[in-house]
Amino acid sequence: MAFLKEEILKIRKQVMEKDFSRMNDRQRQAVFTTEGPLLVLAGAGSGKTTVLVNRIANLVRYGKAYESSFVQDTLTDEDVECCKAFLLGGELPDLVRARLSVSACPPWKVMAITFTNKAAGELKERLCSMLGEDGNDIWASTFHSSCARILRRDGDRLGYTSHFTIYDSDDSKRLMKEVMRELDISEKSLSPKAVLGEISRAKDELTSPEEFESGAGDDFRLKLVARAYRLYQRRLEDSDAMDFDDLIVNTVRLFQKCPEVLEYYQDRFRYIMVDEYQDTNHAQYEFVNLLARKSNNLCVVGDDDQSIYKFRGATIENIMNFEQDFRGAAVIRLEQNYRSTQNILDAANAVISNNTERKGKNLWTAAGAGEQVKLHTAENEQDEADRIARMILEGVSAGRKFSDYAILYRMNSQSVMFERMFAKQGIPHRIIGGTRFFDRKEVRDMISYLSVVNNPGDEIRLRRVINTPKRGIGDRTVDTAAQIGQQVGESLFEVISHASEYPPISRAAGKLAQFSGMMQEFIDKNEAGGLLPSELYGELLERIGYVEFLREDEPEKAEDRIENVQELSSMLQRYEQEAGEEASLSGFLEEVALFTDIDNYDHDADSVVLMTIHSAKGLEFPVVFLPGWEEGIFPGMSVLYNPAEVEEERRLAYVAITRAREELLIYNAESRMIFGTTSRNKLSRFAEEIPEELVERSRSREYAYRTGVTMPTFTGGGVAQAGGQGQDARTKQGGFSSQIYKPNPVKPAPAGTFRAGDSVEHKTFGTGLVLTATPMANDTLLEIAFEKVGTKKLFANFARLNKLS
DNA sequence: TTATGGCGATTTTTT
DNA sequence: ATCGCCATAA
Repeated sequence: MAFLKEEILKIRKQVMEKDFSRMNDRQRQAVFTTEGPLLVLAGAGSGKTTVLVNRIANLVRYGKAYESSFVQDTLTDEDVECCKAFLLGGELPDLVRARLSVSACPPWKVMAITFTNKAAGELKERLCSMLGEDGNDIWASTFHSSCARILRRDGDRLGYTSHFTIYDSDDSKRLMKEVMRELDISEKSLSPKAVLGEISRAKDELTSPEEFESGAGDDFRLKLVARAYRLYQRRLEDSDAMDFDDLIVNTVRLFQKCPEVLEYYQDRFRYIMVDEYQDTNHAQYEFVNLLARKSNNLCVVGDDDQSIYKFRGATIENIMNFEQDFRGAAVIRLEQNYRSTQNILDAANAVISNNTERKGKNLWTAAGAGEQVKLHTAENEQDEADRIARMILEGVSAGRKFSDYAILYRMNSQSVMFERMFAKQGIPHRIIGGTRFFDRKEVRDMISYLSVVNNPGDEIRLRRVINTPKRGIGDRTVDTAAQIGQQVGESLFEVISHASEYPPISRAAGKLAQFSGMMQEFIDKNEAGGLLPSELYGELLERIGYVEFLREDEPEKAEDRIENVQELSSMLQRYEQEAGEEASLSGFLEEVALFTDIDNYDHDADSVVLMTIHSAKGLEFPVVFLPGWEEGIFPGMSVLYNPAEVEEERRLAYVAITRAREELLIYNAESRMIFGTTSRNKLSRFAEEIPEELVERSRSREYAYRTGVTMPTFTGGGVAQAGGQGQDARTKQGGFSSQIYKPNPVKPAPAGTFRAGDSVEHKTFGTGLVLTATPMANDTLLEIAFEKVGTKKLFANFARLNKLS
């Protein structure tokens, strides 16, 4: 052999480096560190996905060749010459490249876990364009769909069938309500939502109902939750259903209970990668931990500064403790940012540096300083939206595209103002999130019908559709039937199918039989096969007269809803095309259960995008508008009560800022209507944390002392919230009439209205005494002590009051 | 059983 | 302001 081993090793390294030459040193280091645990701390915009994709590509092409001193015997001198030519700019035949590899990993032995379908899809797409057909063999999917897949295959060991139903939060809520009613837990003392929240946290921690119960001790409330948890879980099992959390929990349980199943998957996945590791909860940690325990080849990618899902159970400890949890873990920091200008990064760095709980990182960029961050103070939320709309129109006429702009807000409710404004001004826009497609009533209804056809044992969804459209089957009947089912040990569907046999519900037997008979027909049709899911859907839709129902129910909303119901049909058809022969109703329902709106977001349409900061994580835009940077909105109210949450909110601010590539425009409003009341909020502390020299401030309304014009007094003058004192120091010096900031302007009520002390008469409440009269917007809020019904708050214009005195 | 008016809640939510 | 849910009435 003409080449020395050392020489070949060196050439191989060079070839590999050239293959991945588009990355920086740190990124490449992450790509070539294939064995053992690896933590990649990837700052915002540092090319995290690129690293993930290339790391997988490396595994599939070369395996651990970079670090290995092993040389393939099959490597000929000619191959080495080829490599040399390649290094000089030639082509490298795939065969030769393959011979350079050392235990290259078959693609199906690589698992990449993400949080969103979208991220998974992107990953897959990029893998396919890089690896061709091999890309399809890689398990790139979300935690939930990976687990669902495992459970469909092996869940029978836990007592589930392979076509178990996945409950979404609405189903869970309905079930919980039922459970609480059954246990006689008043919804007032304990809201189903709160209970579900606690159960979800418990599941995140892998706490079983039994463990929860023993952990509750003497705490009355916790004991109630424990009972609810236990029954809730039993109902789920009875219905052959799992909620989102169960998908993870049950997979972990499966692994713990059946070592042979675990071992199968451990062998199956030689390399495991987890994206957004900062957002994992304990159950997910355990899932990954179990899977990776044998191979020890676990690579996690994340950014502690972008952990914004603590409220959902994500535990930042997972990423903070990775080095302790996985001994000998390599840690690589990616701090070079390829997205934003230095000014934007400086702003982000400055804000996040106020957090104490972090690993510490400083983003930098080779790009220039760019423009200053703009901070504009608008008059109110309308003005805010108006300003932003104008900025966009200006930008577009100067050559930008609508799709260059994104508006990122803290709460979905902030979108309405923009929606109105943009519609008025003809700005194309899309709102992501809010009520999602699958959360719409009509879509849920139809999905529920399909679910019942697929799994008649699903009580919650059966209940949902049994009287929609109205069939004269009331709650009373259904409850009784369900109870009978409990006692006899049969499903609700079984009971109503033989309703005439049970005296308590025999009166409704006719209606019940008609309904169950119809459903049974569809169940049989589905099982017989030979009918495409979309055809079945069409027949079902026709048979239950759903479209007519929508028309009659709420005619104003009917058209939209009918469209949605039809969209579901197109989704079915699209699914059938993709799945081909494999297409089945249960397959579709599976896909749909784990699908969300953000998955629909496509970059190509030329329109402005509106979404919450949370949904924007992972995305980037040339120009980003951040409205509502006010104390009480961002950071939100809860921070005032719970200061510990500030750090999470600040990470959110960090995420928001780092979405911007070129321009960042932050807005606050002097006054704003929230939940029906006007408040004046201070500028957000996060805005104050950005160094002055990076910011260019402006305001919609100049000060009186500067313009010499008398300040307009607010017409309504209602001030709901304290803390509105002065936007900054200058305000007070400016000689504002103090009236503006006074909580309750002393102002005589206009003629024909009421004032404190008046006696009044109300149509239904009877006579009463006006306690307070607060002018608001175009009306006056009256607090009236009625003789019979107590004290009420009423608006003067709407209350139809007669003055008595 | 269905219709309707009032009451209360109301961050964020990848699944 | 708005929407969904619940309780009460028809």
